[in-house]
Amino acid sequence: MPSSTFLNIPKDKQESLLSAAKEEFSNELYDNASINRIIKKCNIPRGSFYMYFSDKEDLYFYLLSFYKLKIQEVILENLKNNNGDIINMFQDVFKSVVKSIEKEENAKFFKNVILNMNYLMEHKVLIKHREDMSGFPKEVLSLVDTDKLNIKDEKTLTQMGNILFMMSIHELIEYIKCDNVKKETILTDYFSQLELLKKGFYKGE
Amino acid sequence: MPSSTFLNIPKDKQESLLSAAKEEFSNELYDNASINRIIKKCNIPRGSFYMYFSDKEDLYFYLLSFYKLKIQEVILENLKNNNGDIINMFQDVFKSVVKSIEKEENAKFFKNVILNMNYLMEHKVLIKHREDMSGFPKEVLSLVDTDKLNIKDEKTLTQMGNILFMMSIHELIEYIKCDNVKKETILTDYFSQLELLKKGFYKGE
DNA sequence: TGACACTGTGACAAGGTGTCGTATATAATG
DNA sequence: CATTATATACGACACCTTGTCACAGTGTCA
Repeated sequence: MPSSTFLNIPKDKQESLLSAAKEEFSNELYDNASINRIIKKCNIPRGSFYMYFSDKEDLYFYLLSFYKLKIQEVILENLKNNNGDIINMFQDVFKSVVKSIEKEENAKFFKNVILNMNYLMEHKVLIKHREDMSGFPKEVLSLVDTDKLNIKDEKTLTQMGNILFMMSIHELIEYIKCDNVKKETILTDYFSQLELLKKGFYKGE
Repeated sequence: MPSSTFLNIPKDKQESLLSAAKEEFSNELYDNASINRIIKKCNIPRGSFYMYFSDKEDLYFYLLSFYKLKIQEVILENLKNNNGDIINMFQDVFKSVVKSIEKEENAKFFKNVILNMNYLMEHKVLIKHREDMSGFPKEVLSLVDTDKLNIKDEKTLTQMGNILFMMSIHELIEYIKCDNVKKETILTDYFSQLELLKKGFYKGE
């Protein structure tokens, strides 16, 4: 989290820093992104930067937190539209994420975020910042219609959510990487994987 | 891949470099690992290093390729022992990987590899080096007993494999991160997730 | 006004990477 | 064997990072 110092400086200065950061993270993968270039771009002195943020990761996750909120809105909206059907929700969210990746000016930023996402980062995004905001699991999961689902205990639903999340990220990456011809294939692939999860890997007796 | 130059230098010099590299990657996460320290450790001049490997990634994946071969052996062995039951195989492989993480002198190296694994790297490990060696999918997947499985077309099996693989990595990370008290919980969690995949998320009609 | 606490600043040390010109060894050829 | 060609070894160099720190500026409050 940025220091209170950062939150107290003029909004336009904040914006300027964040926008420079976003530009940098759009042009470079996380590891190559340079604080140097960011501070030059928005004319913020080195020392000041380290007064605001503890390091690159701190800045990065602060940027992500905004999009995390956005995606949660999309998730909630789609969960309602699908009457609590979690898999149909994922299907629709996937479509809408794909759309924004294609069209928005955020495209490059999102792409890099996804490509950079490793298991540690994913954990930080999902867990670390859970308490302070969002409340992703509770708020969302409580809206899920569990009647149709194969649920033993409370944990099961979270597990389902995690599995679905992972699969979606993976398929998004495939989508981003492949050439335009194959993009349609990826979508149908993803959907058929969802079907697989619905029915289960093993045949019923 | 290392250059032929590297493969032609004396074996002990190769070993020395690889062992220094492994030590470095054991002590540091990929991004912090330093070529500088590696070449100092084994007294190889800067210029020579870049004659052998194109960069850090090149070296890293070369190191990984050995372990990739090992894990494939474990997978094959366990697949046979389980008469082609893919989920039971994953369960057993998970146990044996956990054992080696706990006990071997490779422990730190493996931990870092797993924690660093992002989707791009995973892709490179799984796909990029597929043609030259291993043949992970064909050789392994052909041994899977598909009679019990909910399989439509050829692709389905690969999809199942990928989903299982992802889940396993995720659970491994949880295992690595948690304190010793909870380690048992992680194992049972993993197993119940596998059950979930078997039966499916949705109740049968 | 003086004391204190917070903020701004950029030079600096410490460390990283990849390259390139030169030295050296090894192979090939007349 | 001598000479030329080619591949390898080497390490100084240029250029890039990052995080810190001593110093300067600003503001508040007694």
